[in-house]
Amino acid sequence: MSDDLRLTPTSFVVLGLLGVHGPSTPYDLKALISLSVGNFWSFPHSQVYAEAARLAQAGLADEERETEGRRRRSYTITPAGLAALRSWLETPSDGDAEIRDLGLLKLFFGSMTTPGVVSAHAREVAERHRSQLAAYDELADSIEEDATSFEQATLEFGRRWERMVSDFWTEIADNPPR
Amino acid sequence: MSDDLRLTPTSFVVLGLLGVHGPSTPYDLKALISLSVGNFWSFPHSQVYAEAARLAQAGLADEERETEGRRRRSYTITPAGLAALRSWLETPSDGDAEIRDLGLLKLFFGSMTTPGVVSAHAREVAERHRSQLAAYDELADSIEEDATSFEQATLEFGRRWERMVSDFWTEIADNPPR
DNA sequence: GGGTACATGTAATCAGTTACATGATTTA
DNA sequence: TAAATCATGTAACTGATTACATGTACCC
Repeated sequence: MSDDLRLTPTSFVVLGLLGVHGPSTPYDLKALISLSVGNFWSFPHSQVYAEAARLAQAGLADEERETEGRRRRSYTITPAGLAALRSWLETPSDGDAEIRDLGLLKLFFGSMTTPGVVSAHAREVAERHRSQLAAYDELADSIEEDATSFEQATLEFGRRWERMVSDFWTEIADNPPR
Repeated sequence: MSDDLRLTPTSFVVLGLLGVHGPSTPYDLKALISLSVGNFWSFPHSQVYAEAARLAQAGLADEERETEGRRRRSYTITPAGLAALRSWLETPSDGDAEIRDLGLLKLFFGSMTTPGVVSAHAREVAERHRSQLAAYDELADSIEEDATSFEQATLEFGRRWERMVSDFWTEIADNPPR
């Protein structure tokens, strides 16, 4: 169980899901993530396997492996894991939020290309965000019952974000800086 | 010059700044970044040194070093670097934008802690965002002249973001999910 | 019964972070 | 002149990404 290793945000995504959803295989987690947290904090599925193994090694989760067939691993959060999760949740977040958006980065350097390029990209991006908004709207209808209201709150955040962003890019497309 | 290595977003931040700002030392870049792009795409200063070196090795920047005193390195974008930058700018961004916000992550897992904790954190976060908004407002006044209008556009984005987010967290604080 | 999509991982590499270290300036 | 603080890096480590690989179920 060799305790003490650094827990990253990724660790807490996995740990948190084990907490709210109960025992899961990495594959389950991957599916859960892609419908929820993955929308604002994602990572490749290989990382889920690695993280779960790390948590097990730290004693924050128990690993159980099927003895036949696919020999899937399944992870269960331990009391120590629950404690770590709670303590993380109770600690105010220090760092600032960051927006990792390549479109914004390109806009920032827009003076190095032509307004036409900027405008065309802006229109594409606006469109993508509009359709993501539509997807969230549907998702909101479809989960209603089984999601916690906390999950719904982050979804509501996502919708506001998409609205704000698609408006912004529409304006940029219509009226690119020069 | 040994070409071909993968260019990451970080690479383009450095390359882009060398493009718009002209020859710079890593330290210059670090200062520029912290006032501008760093607000939505940041990384430790050590990475600036590493990236600049990588760009030089790829032939996208020229490195020159003082022969005495601090022996500072200064980097200049090369024609190849300009071409790489332009071509990146002209390529529509594929990946989605991601919001890396620990507060949001904690909110998502709010069901694992108490509403009191959630509410208190929400209030802190809202406050932080309000003060960041104020900082952007000041920044907007102070740069006016010397920033490109593209930089101003991303700053405007930042202001809208801060407004949206601080409103959101205020609502959460007043009325936490349960 | 052959393809294709889903399921489940491992291995190699590297970008990015953390930590350390030291040289110049300013300031009290 | 001592102490901060600003300036300028290097070294070590590891989390995260990329790429590869194979097993199982379904369907046409």
